[in-house]
Amino acid sequence: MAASNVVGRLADLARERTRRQRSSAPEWAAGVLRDRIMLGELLPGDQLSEKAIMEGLDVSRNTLREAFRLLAHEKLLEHKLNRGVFVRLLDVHDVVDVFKIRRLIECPAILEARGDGIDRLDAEVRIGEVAAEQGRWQDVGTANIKFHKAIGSLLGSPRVDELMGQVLAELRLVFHGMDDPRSFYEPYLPRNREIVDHLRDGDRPGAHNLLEDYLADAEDQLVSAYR
Amino acid sequence: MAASNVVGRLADLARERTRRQRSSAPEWAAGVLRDRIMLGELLPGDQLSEKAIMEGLDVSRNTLREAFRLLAHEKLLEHKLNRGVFVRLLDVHDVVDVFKIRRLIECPAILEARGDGIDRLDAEVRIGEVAAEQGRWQDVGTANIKFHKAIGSLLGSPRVDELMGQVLAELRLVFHGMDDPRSFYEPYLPRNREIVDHLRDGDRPGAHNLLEDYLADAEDQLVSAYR
DNA sequence: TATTGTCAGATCGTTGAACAATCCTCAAAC
DNA sequence: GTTTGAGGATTGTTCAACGATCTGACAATA
Repeated sequence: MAASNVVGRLADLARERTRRQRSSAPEWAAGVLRDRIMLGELLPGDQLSEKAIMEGLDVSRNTLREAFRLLAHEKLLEHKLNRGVFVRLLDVHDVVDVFKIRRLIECPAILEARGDGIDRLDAEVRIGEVAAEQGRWQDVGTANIKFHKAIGSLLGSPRVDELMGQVLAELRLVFHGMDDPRSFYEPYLPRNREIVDHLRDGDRPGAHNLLEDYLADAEDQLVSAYR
Repeated sequence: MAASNVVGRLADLARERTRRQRSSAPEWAAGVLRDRIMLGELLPGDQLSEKAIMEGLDVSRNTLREAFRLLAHEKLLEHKLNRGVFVRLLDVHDVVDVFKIRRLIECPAILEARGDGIDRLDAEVRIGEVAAEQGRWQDVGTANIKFHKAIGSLLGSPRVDELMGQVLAELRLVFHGMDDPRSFYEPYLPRNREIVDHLRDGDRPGAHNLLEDYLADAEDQLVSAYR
């Protein structure tokens, strides 16, 4: 992928940062890059050339380097000394570890689901169902991810929320390598609905078991994609 | 605290970075600052003036700003726009959240303790006991932290290890505000020994209960320090 | 043909200077 | 005592420059 294509994909974004946003230039630039990575416009393995990106974002090289540091810690970018900065490629060990973390967080969290927590989960499932009816499969994926982030947030811990955000962002990178996101997301939508229905019935252990099954199946599916 | 005192505390560290270490200058600088924070030489609330620190570390301002970004994501520093960079002050909500994460990780992890995992825990307790005999209370604290990091590592997850490292580093910041570290660490040494003894006897549920009690007591003690 | 060595160009890593913006402190005025 | 304004310090960002490193192309050699 030529660096000029990276610039092309960034140049169509007008510089939105204004002084009213209490956001520094490195943080703004990191945000733009983060969005583009999440949307799959910058793909795993892509090199982000400083020269090209600084021109595309209209910031100085030093500012961009600060932004790169911000994103490296989010595990979205990978710094390779003297080689440059790349969108991260996850390997199968990453996938396994990501699911280990998800089980560690989501399985106890689901047991904490009550009233408005269940409402939040329900809302995300509903958003996914509407998107599926309209064939917007990327939006189905987004709603699925938000559903799982909402499960993690049932623990009421800012640090867990941040970790879940990061872990699910990493998974997003995995999905961008998939040819057919629909085949991945579609079977899980009714399973998410089933989890919420069990919670509505007060059957938290049942929901917990369904979630465990989902995590195992999703992991198997992604791991097999690496063979 | 005057900025000149910050420089004084950094100037006595000779520049150790050589070309043989595949480490960039921002990463080196971040490492030096990280060590100083962990050792309590830079305290929570201290402002790290760019001018002073760049002179102390003998790097350029831009390089230092990259290092600051690296440390901000580790939650050791806090960027305040237009105000500068400060060593983080944790409040009581931080402490509560840190212990929530520790329970989430350490309590399931201890149930995984087997053979060489137990050996590793035992070794850290032993190091703490030797340090206590010699009255080296900061080293007792370090061994205690390593003991708990080793518990987390029983899960065999690189991301969990990284999170535990960060969370325990945050706790380190809390300890630096304490007048009497001995009174904090000393009672927990025999409790760590008791946890390991239960594991040696194959009594993992017993060790789990002891760990839960420890985490509750330690949290209470730290939370009460904020009143 | 395959391998090795050399060189040029591109890119990254870092430095330093400069300017604008923001914040903080202090003195003067009310 | 409170408010305002000025000055200095510091931060935020840009730009240019130079050195280091890497990559790819090409020539020479076996």
